[in-house]
Amino acid sequence: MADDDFQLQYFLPYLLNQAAEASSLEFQQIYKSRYGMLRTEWRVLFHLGLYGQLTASEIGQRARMHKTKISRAVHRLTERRFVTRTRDDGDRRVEHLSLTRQGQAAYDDLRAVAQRYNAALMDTLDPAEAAVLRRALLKLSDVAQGGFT
Amino acid sequence: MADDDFQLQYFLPYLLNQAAEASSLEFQQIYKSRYGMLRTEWRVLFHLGLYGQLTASEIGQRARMHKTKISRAVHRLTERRFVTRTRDDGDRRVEHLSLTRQGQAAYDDLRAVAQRYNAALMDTLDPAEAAVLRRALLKLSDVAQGGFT
DNA sequence: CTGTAATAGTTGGATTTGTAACTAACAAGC
DNA sequence: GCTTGTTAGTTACAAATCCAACTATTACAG
Repeated sequence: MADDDFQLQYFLPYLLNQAAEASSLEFQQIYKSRYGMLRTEWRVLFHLGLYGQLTASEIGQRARMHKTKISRAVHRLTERRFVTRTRDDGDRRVEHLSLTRQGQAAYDDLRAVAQRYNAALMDTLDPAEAAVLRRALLKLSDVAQGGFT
Repeated sequence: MADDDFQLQYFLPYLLNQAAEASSLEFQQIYKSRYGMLRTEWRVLFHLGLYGQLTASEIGQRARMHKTKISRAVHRLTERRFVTRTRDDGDRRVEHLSLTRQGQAAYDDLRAVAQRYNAALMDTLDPAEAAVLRRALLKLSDVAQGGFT
């Protein structure tokens, strides 16, 4: 690519960011208006809904979120009675998090919304395209490290 | 998809966000450490570098950034002498923004970095895949409106 | 003209995030 | 036992973002 050929529309991080922003906007409005949640809180909720009992660190690893974000999200989710914490008997630093009945209900509701939302997004792509997209996104998610220079 | 089939790894907004975060991390560190810039500032700089003289509103439309973000980014870029502002003669509400020599130099430098960075990202994909990805991302960027429910 | 609406851009205050320092609990060496 | 290091999670302060209100200017209807 020649020096003056550079276009923002070909710069992957930019494209990805635009697509991520645009495609999460509506869903964001739903969990925000319906449950007053932030993105971090929604993510914690979903991880607990999907994988059951987890510790904060485990969520951090899976979601690649910093522990302070998780700590605050869990704090708010606990306040609002979506999540409960139980100390581990063996290692008393560790807390096991799980959804309350109310948290489970919120998760069930939002998961259904997410599924429909996702289906609608997928419908704008043709199936082959969607498969390639997913593969590419998973690859790119793992590029992070390993200096390119 | 059955109710209990939902996986975060198939939820497009989540996937996109993970890929966007991961793939912009290293580049972010470069413009941050080298020029003390934020993402918003980098974007304004790139828009001016690519399209020449623009107004704040024009940048806002192209980049889909809120005007307060742009206002603050321009403020900081002006402080650091990367950007100059000139009032429009006809409509004195409007300011035309352009790069100073210093701004141009920073842009040239970062554009070169971005190109190499982008090339490295692209190399993790095969060409057909990259083309499909780009198309899909552009589509998804335009989904925003038009209720899915 | 004059009053009302629209547009370009800025500012203030609350909310959220990032970074680094912190407490508490465990682990391992001696 | 005691010291040193590590890990889980929290907190404090600074930095960045969001939202709503603001100034200044232009447009336009009557």
